[in-house]
Amino acid sequence: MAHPAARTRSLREDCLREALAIIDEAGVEGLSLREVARRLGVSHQAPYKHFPSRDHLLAEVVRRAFAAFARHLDDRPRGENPADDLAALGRAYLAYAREHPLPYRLMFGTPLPDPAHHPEMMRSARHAFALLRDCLDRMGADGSKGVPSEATDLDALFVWSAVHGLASILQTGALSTLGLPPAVLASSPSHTLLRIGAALGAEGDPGDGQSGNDQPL
Amino acid sequence: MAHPAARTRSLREDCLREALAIIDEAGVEGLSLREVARRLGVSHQAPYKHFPSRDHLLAEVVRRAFAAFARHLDDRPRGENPADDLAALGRAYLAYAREHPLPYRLMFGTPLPDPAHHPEMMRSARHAFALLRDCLDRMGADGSKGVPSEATDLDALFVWSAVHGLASILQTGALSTLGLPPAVLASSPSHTLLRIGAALGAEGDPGDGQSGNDQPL
DNA sequence: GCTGGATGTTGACAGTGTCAACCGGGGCCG
DNA sequence: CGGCCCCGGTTGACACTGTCAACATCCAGC
Repeated sequence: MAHPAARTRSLREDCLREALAIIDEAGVEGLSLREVARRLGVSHQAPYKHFPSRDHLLAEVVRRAFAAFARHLDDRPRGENPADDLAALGRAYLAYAREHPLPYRLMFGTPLPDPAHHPEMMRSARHAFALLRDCLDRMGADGSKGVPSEATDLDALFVWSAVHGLASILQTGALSTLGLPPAVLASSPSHTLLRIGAALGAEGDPGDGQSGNDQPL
Repeated sequence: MAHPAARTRSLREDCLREALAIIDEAGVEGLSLREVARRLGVSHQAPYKHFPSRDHLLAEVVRRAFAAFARHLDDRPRGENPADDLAALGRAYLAYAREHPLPYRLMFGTPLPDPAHHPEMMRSARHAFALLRDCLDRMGADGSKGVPSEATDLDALFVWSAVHGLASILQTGALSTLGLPPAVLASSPSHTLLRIGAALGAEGDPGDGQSGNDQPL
């Protein structure tokens, strides 16, 4: 198989791999098509045969990051009841951020190409959010199942805000400039998940009187 | 250049003002010292007499954004009791993000120059965080006042995560790609603050001996 | 065999940050 | 007063970037 196709595809894949390596070493800012080409030993225009522009290359890298992220969330150990499952989702989210800082920062911590121009980029992102919404929907398992209500959307947004906010704060190194002790840093994920659980379990909305459910995360 | 020396002293300020305008129009990526110089009608090297590098100019712009932000939080209407004050702080935070999207995005939504190289940049950021910590410290007004404990740090981090996460999500336009209804968008800030209050109010003291918590992600 | 499209190459152009050299003028000091 | 030097400004260069255009292959399908 002197695969014509295999060869052609290889440069495209090589570009993506090399791009990730460059971003790892030099940050998104350091990514340049010419550097990619140089490292791969091809001419500075070769990558243009596979990506219309630098942003298209970056968008594809990001798209794959989102896809891998969504897959990671999909593959989480499912919790028994909805509350446990939400906790599992939160742990999976933070674990991914911790174990794959590079793709995570790519998704949430760097300036992305305009999503309007790269629609495919956010497909998996939407899927990941849907996971969260479904999980919350099952949690408030009253009549309105199947159709995520506005209340569910709001809670999903809240949970996502808290988890995403923590993950991004932990990553930007903002903490080092804030001078927080390492112990705080270490236990902040579990503490945040605990607080989220409290927020969702404690109160309730006026309608559902089942206040007994305060399973901590 | 026929202009006398009257203006010369203000070139530094002019650069900063013009830089902000450029960032407003073209984003941080569009900021270039040459463009600043061009707009001000000076040579492309003139700004270098006031800023050692492009990043130093950007760092100063960001520093002022943080300073204005901290000032805005300082000037918030103080709440009666600590809980109300926390809510006021949250509202002030989100209001600033909404009313001054440009500086806000500058602080939290764009790649900043390495804080290690620009220490002054984060000074006001630390001050803003201290405000939050103090507020929470007064809230859990048991004996340990004055010395923010680890628990206070953790809660401060949680609150900041949630608020910052929401603000940044609202700004990046990630929501538009998620297809959430506008009504959800509109009420998300107040809902998030509500949930935060619930999380903190639900249980004052979880008897948390969980400082040695090391594997919980 | 010829054609055509995918792939890769070289060459150019405008734009960027930044270093180096030069230069006018005003304050300071001998 | 004369000389000096530094401050703020200038011009000129260099290396780097993305991207357009034209040219060279090679392989598939008619």
